[in-house]
Amino acid sequence: MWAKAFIFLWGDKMLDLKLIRKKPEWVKERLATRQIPGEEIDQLLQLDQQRRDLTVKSENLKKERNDVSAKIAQMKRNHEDADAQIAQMKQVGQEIKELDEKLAKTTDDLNYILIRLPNIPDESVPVGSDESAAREERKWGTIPDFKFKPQAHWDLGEELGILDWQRAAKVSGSRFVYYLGLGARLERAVYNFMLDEHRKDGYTEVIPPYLVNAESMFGTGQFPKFTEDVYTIINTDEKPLTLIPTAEVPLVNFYRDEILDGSQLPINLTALTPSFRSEAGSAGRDTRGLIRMHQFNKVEMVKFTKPEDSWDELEKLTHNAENILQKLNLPYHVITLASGDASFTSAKTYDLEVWMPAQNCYREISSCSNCTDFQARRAHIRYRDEDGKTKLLHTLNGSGLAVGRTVAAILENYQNEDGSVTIPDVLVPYMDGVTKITKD
RNA sequence: GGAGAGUUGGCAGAGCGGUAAUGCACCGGACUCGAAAUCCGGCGAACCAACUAAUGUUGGCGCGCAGGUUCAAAUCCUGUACUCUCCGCCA
Repeated sequence: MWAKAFIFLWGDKMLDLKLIRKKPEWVKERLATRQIPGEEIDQLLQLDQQRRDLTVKSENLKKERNDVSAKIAQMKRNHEDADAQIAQMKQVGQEIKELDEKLAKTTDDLNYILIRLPNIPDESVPVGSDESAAREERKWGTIPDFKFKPQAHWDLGEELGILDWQRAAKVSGSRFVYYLGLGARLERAVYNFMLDEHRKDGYTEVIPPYLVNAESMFGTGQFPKFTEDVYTIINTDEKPLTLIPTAEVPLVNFYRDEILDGSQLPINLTALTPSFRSEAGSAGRDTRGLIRMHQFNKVEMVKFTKPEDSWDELEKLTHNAENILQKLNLPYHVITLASGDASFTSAKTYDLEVWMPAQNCYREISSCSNCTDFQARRAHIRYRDEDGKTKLLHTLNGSGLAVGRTVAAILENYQNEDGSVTIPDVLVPYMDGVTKITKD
């Protein structure tokens, strides 16, 4: 449904074609770690050559047409006969038209491949195709040693009367939930706390649109490949809008098609938004609890940086996310995702995984990525450097954090034997002094 | 939802079939002890391609976007997006 539109919308390149031309073997090698066959790169280079040959021919003819047309204009002014030139240009015009049609076809074929190639993973990323290849970077906190069998958060929440799955299923379906009373207040306390922390760390708070157009989804790299993972709204004008799967989309696209002043960088934005995901393909996984919902709140952080700063900024961003878990005193570890496991747009991704006692394992609660210039190239976000040149900037994004999962982690890690849940100290002021959630 | 007007370089703003005026800003120079003012000159958005070791040079493209007509389109035609004004409706 979307694919065709993009080919017309973006005559631009997604990975840097010049880089592919210059170092084809290196690109092939790097992309092989993401299961991209080398033949695609060969095909790409062939189309690129064809495109440039056609461009030269077409442009030469256009030059001729411009020159002769100027002459025709001159002759007309002098009331001379220009019929011969006009006939000649008619022929040239036909040739240009044919060449340009070929050129358009070639460009379409080229872009079809190019817009489906993922970002090139950074050299520091472990090679592998799934989570088992991830590398643990560091651990934080002490895993709680319960003297009783810890309950799952969905049971705790239900017994405390703060989460209602049944009515959510009735009203909406599976993978939806109602938060009630102190549950709703806990969720609100958590995200208010997160936003305040990020503000202190220099992020500007934003409330973005929750519905975005296809261009935006393309700009951040969700489209054209991942159309099945999102909810799309068809309005009466037949112009579809997508419910954001993450605030990253409206935040990064804020500067789409713009040239920023380099002295303003880095720019840091944060937003609390609901995120909507169809979770197609995850049937049977995490069917209970707050882990995998069709709608969930998430506080997102986005950075726009100069290329030379993006790796340092990725570390800062990750620490900003870790800061939340540390202040909440939730045990976690940081892993670097393997080349084949990171998102389409990412050159390197750190995942923060929080300890979930009932499941006796770490679960993802934040994903922090450096997208390098990949999104900037798609979304045309550039900056003007001190030397006056326009350059693509780098974009980064990270959850800080997934709010529902944070609530789940608090319920499980802070539970008591009697089924009550203690409120983490930093959240008490946000809960109007409430220190514990108990049954009735 | 209805009617009308608009969208041109960083900003302002002309052009309404013959290939983007002009002003402000900006850069260089002159004058000045220095600055302002004035004068002279220059650049004028992105993007693509060819040549070049690089700085660059040349060309293409470019007037919201996409098509069409024409030897030639900012200008004519069609579609479309957005902005503004008025009317209607509305949390």
